[in-house]
Amino acid sequence: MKDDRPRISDVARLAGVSTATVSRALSNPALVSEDTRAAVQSAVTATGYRLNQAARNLRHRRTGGIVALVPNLANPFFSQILSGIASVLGPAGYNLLIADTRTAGAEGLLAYAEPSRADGLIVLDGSLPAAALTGAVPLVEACEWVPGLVAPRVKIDNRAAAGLAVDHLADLGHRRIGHVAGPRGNVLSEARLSGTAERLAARGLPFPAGAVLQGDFSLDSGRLAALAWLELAGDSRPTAMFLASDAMACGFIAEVQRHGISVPRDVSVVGFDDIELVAHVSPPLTTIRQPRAALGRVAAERLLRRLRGEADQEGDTILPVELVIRASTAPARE
Amino acid sequence: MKDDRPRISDVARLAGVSTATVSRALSNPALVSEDTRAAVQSAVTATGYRLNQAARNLRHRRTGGIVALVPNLANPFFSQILSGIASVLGPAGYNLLIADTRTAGAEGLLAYAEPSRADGLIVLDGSLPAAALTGAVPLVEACEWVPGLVAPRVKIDNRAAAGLAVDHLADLGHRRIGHVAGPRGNVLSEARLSGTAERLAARGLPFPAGAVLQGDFSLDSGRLAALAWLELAGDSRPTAMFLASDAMACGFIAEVQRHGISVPRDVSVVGFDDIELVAHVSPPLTTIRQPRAALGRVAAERLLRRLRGEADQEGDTILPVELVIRASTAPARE
DNA sequence: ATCCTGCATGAAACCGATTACATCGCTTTG
DNA sequence: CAAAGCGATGTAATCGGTTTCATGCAGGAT
Repeated sequence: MKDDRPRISDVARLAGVSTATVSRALSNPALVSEDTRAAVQSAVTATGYRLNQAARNLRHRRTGGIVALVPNLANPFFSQILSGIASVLGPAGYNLLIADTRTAGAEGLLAYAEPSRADGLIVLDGSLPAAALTGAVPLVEACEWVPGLVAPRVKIDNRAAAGLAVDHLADLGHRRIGHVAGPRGNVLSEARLSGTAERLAARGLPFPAGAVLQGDFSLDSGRLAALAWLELAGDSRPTAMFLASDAMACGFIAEVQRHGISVPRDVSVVGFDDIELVAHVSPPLTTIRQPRAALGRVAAERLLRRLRGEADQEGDTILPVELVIRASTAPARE
Repeated sequence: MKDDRPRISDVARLAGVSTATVSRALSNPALVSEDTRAAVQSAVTATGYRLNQAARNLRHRRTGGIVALVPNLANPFFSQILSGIASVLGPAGYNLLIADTRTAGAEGLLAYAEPSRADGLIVLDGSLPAAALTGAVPLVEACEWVPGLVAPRVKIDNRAAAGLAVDHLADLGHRRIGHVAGPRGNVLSEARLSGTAERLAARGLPFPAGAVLQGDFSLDSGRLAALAWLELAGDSRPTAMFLASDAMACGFIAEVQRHGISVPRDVSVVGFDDIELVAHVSPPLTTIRQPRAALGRVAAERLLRRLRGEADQEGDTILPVELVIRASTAPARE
């Protein structure tokens, strides 16, 4: 059944020309005469010819594909980034392959980082081994990054973003501000945590060890953080919390509400990411907006530039974030 | 820089054997002797050889890739389905390509439905033209389906699922039950709408035209539906609403709350999908749980079975849904 | 001793396009 | 009028593996 797929030689025979001419007529029409082009065209439709990508790839030594490595496809945070990537890659003639680094094994990853599999790589997972990614194929990193890997990065200033959140809460008069961090070792967690500590220090506010709760970006870890927060004695319990992800913030709010705590009356909450849904929960969440689609677009554009061999400074691209003030934060009570 | 990539002949020379033997040693070790295998192995590591997929694909006449066509990557609903697909495909030696049918043009789609680009297709978008997908490459449909396309389908019973929602609300004593439908023409919207109408009729409950509001599955359309609902006169306003997606339910609840309406005291709300977040909003949403990861897994498994040429009955696989009762629904007030 | 069998291996065809190079006919230029 | 230039096209090498077929050799059966 596959054997009957017409080859370029079938088209050539029908059109009465050589395969070379067919190839030219299809991929570089300017090279052949008007008549030939028409003859080839009608032969193509007559045979139902479709070219074999594998053969072309072999000859061209390129695949036309870009692989995105995401830590967890099930996490909606990445959807919009991928969407941004796809919106740039598609029109440029590349197609996007997506691999979940969780489901793909370590050797599997290496297989992706190969020129014969993909022309380029967009890495969205900072926990990958730098060695597996080095050298083989052009890559850029987006959002997260692998320490020690030299590659263009497209990201936000997580430190400064955390500062925005802290400033907002401090400006509202809060003096005991807590933080729920992301997974230990994650580059984003670290940056947001240290940004928080820095800004609190800069404003002369305390940041005792107990004010940092450990999370992992997930909804449920936010819920658990809420339980830990509830345990704290009244006069050491923060009146405002900055959480390193919106998912955790949602989990946190839902859990404290279940215990009769009111947000923002009893505690103000700031999230991180501005995923679409948090504008529509109650109370609508104050959060740091990450330009997710733009992160994807810019990462894809930088990769394309490298692939085309254009000059592209090695440095990081920092995209701006924005504090979105909604109803989950309020002035501190006396 | 690409030129220095070692070829199989380099390995062969170093190992003192022919390329045929190297190929066999790598892809079918049982065929060569112990000694040869070892010699090839060390030659491979010495040269840093990695085989060229394009060349192998050309010869094998397969690509090792499966394409998933999703209507909108930015919609988190699909993330977990894709995750389920990837979890099956990865171990089976296939890699998953994901294409957003929104960003890929119509011709782009046709390019994906080709044997030289992908060995199989998983279609998650019911709005594609059946013609573009017919015949070229094995495919299965998941969640949504293209009317008129013959292919194995993996889905839920949307009609019956809507019935579950209606039953729940009716059992709580609600007599005026409204529905917010998904986008017009969408197969899921239609099934859920008619399932709602059927079950209401079966229970002798009214379902006037005004009780159906038009949405498009998005958060914002849920918000707009809330505004329409608020406009309704008190005695024609439904006391319970069943919305065809969780996103719309969230938008609906947030908007009515903004207008001082309490959920579930003033209106009960049931959603559809059970996306992770809705368990953690307030009030936690009563909804129909779709087994998203399982949908993806089963679809991938059926596709693999077809690719292996194993017998696979053409029919639909119907996966069970579940009514998850949370706090957004309550008995009707007198 | 002869023949057969089977294993390990090499030579070469093959997958299906692209493209460097050669060719041919015709026009332009000195 | 010969040389050079140019456009359109064909020939054949090439991309880098896989696989068929042939071969050589060792061991077992007759």
